[in-house]
Amino acid sequence: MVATRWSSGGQAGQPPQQSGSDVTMEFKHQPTVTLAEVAEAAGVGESTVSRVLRNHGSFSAKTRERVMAAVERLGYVPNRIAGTLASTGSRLVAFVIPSLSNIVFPDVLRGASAVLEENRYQAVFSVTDYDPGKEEALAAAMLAWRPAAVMLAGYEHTEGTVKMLRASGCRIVELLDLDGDALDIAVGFSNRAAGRESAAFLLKRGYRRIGYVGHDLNRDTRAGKRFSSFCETLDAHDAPLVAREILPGASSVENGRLGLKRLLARTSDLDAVYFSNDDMALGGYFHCLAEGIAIPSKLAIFGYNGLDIGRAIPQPLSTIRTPRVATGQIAAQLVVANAPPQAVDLGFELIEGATA
Amino acid sequence: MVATRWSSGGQAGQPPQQSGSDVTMEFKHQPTVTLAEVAEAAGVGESTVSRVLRNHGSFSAKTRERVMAAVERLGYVPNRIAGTLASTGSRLVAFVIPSLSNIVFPDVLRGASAVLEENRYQAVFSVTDYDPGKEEALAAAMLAWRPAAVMLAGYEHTEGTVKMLRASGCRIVELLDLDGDALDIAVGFSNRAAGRESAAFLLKRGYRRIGYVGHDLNRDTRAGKRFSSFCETLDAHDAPLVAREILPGASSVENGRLGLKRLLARTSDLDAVYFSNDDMALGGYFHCLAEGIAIPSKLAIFGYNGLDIGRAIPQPLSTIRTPRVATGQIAAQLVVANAPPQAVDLGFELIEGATA
DNA sequence: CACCAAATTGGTAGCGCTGCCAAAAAAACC
DNA sequence: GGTTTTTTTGGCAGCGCTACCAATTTGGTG
Repeated sequence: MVATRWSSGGQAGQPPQQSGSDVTMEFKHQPTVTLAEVAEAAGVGESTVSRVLRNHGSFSAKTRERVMAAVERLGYVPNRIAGTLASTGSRLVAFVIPSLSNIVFPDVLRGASAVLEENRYQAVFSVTDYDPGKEEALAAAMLAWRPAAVMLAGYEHTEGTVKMLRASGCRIVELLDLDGDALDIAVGFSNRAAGRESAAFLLKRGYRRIGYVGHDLNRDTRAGKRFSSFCETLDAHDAPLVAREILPGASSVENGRLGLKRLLARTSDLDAVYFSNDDMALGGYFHCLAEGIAIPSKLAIFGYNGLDIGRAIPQPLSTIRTPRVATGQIAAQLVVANAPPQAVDLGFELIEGATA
Repeated sequence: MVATRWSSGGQAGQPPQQSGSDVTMEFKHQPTVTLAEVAEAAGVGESTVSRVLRNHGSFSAKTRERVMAAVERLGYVPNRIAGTLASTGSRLVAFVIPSLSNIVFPDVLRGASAVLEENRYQAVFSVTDYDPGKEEALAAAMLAWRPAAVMLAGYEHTEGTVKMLRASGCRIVELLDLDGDALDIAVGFSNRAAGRESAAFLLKRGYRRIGYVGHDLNRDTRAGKRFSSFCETLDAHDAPLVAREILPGASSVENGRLGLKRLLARTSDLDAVYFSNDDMALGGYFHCLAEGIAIPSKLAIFGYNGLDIGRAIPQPLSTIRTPRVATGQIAAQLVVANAPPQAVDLGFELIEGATA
């Protein structure tokens, strides 16, 4: 462990010089400028200031300038807490997502936040760790902020969550899954179709002895859907899954590597392996690389997600590219536009890389 | 492009059956249960309900049950907008981060959100795209929510941002950088030290003809700090940087690969390359793999961040592991505890992998 | 049983803003 | 100039909750 040295003025680990009297643990909030004070400073009524700042209703150019000058002079920052309480409908959008480690969700957030920011909406989030109970608790906490919409992953929610969301009257957006009935709005693609197409592709390429390496499917139900459709398709073509290796915990490159190693130790004559996602598949790829297993002649590898890194490895990964950012964008657009209930299928793209 | 088929009841692309009268674009908000209604239903005063729900102040066990029963029966969800307005100090924490593509920031959010959720705080975020002007605008928008704290990346902010934050009276947390003076709280490590240690390590290993492949440094100032310290250290040891390749845009595996390719095309006799981060370094690694360039004998590679994937490739990546999740955790803990101003150095760890 | 302390409870004034309405000012018209 | 129309403006009642204070009840005690 190489410790860093803190290189600015003071001694390492010491607080930097601060403005004097902050010795106590308690931090005093300085009095804030209110709209009423701006109104008085500008010599106009409160509602006039409100109208000018929201650019809503009518006011003269002269008034506008007086108000803006006062705002500037006093350093007024509107209080959206108060504003939201007074008006109907907030501009908060709540995200209740399973994880931030799985790049899928940051990607969705990225797409959504760009659209939301443009429309002066504010994104709020919390992380469930794929735990439906936690999802319920966090969704309840979110509803307390009276958001314009709640965005969740997929269709699997507790009864309590569904009941609560329905009763809330706010928009409900279910993301990244279309295999089921949407509560209100759904944006994504069919995981079952993805599993099916993956299997069909491998079969078409002539692979018959196919294995699977995946992470905890009980938690990640979308991966579970892909897997079951994958197996069904194999069964329908008389090439049932030969072996599987399921690792507990989250997906990761390391788990993919470990999973493939274990799978091959048990079952030597596989000709292709389907992974629960690209992280896992990359782990498998690296295992083959390290062990000198020729890809795809000796063993084919197929992933899911279409991460950028999959295209940069020596042999581009065969996988399915999912529209993660677009899912976030479309979801946000529908919320902003207050669109009617609907399910939007964004599809996916099968990438015929060099690993299968 | 393989289109998915939406497999549930209706036709693909059609909205699923909904509860009847949602034909209009406008969505009606149903009347919400208020605390006053709960109070009446429970036959107690409003303040009693408030005390019970917040578990604050005193009330009898019997009262508590009556209130909880009413809450249950009516499906009451407290309104935190109103609660926050009425009380002093909110439980919102605002994150103004440069990006969600760079895994660094999701990692920080992950660490922070776990701690915040435990303490019933709520995380809000927006994304600046490494644009200081946008940071200022978004910080202003954040302050309108009167958060308990604003968390930002690093020390480089516009004058306007600093002035505004200072005036806001809320806690300011600067993350992932310690090379400069903190406004209030800072949590992270020294990027300059990281650059220095990286150079020292390569020199110690005997590399003398060293190059650099990086992404847009004007935007990612922390990468810029690492690079300049790296160069200074090389200079101090009479082994100045031989060549550099800076790619516009964000860091990515593909850019790393492309960057190394270009660098080697221009300068053939390098013996080591320092990358702006692990994504870029992995790209470089893959380039060598594809081109048959022996690592590290022919060319050494050194990264930054210590991503998990770097440990799963055939030759573990030599890099510096940064405490990203811990940075988020500590930052959140300090905010929750309302700690005094301070700079917390979490250090970093140099990983002697197999690529340098 | 009177009396005092402690525990419990309810009333109510805001928190800072928006939405509504009526008043005032400006513009348009005869 | 008088009148109608239009634009601009200010006043004020909430939004749903918490904080404070006073009122009430409870539990001892002498």
